[in-house]
Amino acid sequence: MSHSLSKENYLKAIFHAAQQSNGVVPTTAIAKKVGAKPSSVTDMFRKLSEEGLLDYQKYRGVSLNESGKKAALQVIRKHRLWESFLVTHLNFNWDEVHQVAEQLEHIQSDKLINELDKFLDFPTRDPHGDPIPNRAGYMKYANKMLLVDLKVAQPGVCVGVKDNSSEFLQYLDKRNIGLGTRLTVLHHEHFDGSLHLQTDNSTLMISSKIAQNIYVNLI
Amino acid sequence: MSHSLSKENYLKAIFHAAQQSNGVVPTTAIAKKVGAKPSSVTDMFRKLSEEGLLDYQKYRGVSLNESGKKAALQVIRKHRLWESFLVTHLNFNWDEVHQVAEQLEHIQSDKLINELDKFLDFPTRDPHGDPIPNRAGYMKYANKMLLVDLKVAQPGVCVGVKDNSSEFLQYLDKRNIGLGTRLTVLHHEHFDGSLHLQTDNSTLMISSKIAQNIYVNLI
DNA sequence: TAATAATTTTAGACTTGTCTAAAAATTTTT
DNA sequence: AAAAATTTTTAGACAAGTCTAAAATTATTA
Repeated sequence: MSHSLSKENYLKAIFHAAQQSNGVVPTTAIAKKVGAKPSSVTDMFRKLSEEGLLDYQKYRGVSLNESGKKAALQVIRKHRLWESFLVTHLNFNWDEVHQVAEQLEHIQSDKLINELDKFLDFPTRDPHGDPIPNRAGYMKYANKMLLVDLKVAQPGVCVGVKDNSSEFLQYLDKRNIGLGTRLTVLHHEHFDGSLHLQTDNSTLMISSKIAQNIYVNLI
Repeated sequence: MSHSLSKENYLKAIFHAAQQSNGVVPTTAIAKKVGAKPSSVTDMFRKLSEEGLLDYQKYRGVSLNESGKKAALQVIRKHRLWESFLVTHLNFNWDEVHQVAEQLEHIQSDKLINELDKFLDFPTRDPHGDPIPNRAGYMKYANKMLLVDLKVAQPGVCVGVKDNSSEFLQYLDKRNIGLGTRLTVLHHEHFDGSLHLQTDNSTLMISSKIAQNIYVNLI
């Protein structure tokens, strides 16, 4: 019931790719995600298929079956719980967690991950606003919205970002926008789409492009 | 500057073996520790030697040089900090931590381990009473003593165990003896060497054999 | 729809870390 | 100190995961 580090990375990559492409995923998409050549990906598809984790037809791409989905969700659960821990208890910034969580997600211990979950008080969102699957692999797909779509005077709280690049996350840190920051749109500038925002302790202006990459929930 | 999981395990094993055998360690000793055949160990000795981590002369065994010692101490530091975390924050028992810490010790991130150290408030002993190297690799070798050598009426505090087997650790859990438990010897039974002990909230009797496997510090 | 382009797969090779079996060196015994 | 036993090393092989180069398939375009 336990998979190699490499296989776990493939499962996770396929899961994420499947969410955009409605289930079936081509070889090259995974090659890009896992940083391997397409020929290597083909080999792995065959192996995972033989292990009963995904459906694979030559030249047609793959899709995760129930076992595969379950396995992928466990890896994602671990990744997101560790990211949460790093940010809330070890002073990591948004943009620093990913590389370390990529390693921690492969630690094999049910007790470890369930105790970590409890220690964090069963969080439902990671520091990027993405939902954390519970023990059973269930997660609520967030009904978060983009800041750019928030109505004037409707208060919202930042729950994550769309763009995960270091540049963007560092930009937000500098502006003191983080997970849980309350934001209210004061004014929509029609000319260029920029927004005037009220945060807890100040007002600021951000471009439309920035606002298209910040997720908020209504409060 | 970063070594593979397998190499880290060899370095750690050599470090520990060297402490008993005064520096130079034979092939078979390591084979037993890492669970590999002697021929595999020879191969790895050659590799680590080429990487400048240890001194190796055919048929003569190996010893860690300064680089090797430093690398081994970093792995030991990580192992012991993770063990501490598991026990103090994630409700792991003494006997459950080892297997998980064996995995966690290979995570590569300076920030992670130094923040964990800070989070735990820079502990100097792990849950087995062994010293934790600091960032620089320095650790104070414990001047702990065995419970069996504690004088009558001299209060001590449990700082660790000599025997790390699950059976023994579970036995102690059942008797409510753990890290930090205060113990005073009320009486030494001459006939069989057994001890009558006073703990915080009760008295109990343990055999000489048990007392030979519990480390205490004077308080 | 035939030619061209792009994607995917196969075939064969390489690396890391391991193994077995046999050879070499060292240690112990007599 | 020679014979026997033990330890260590060498030689060759294997599994996992990757690669390159070439072949096969599918998609695109003219």
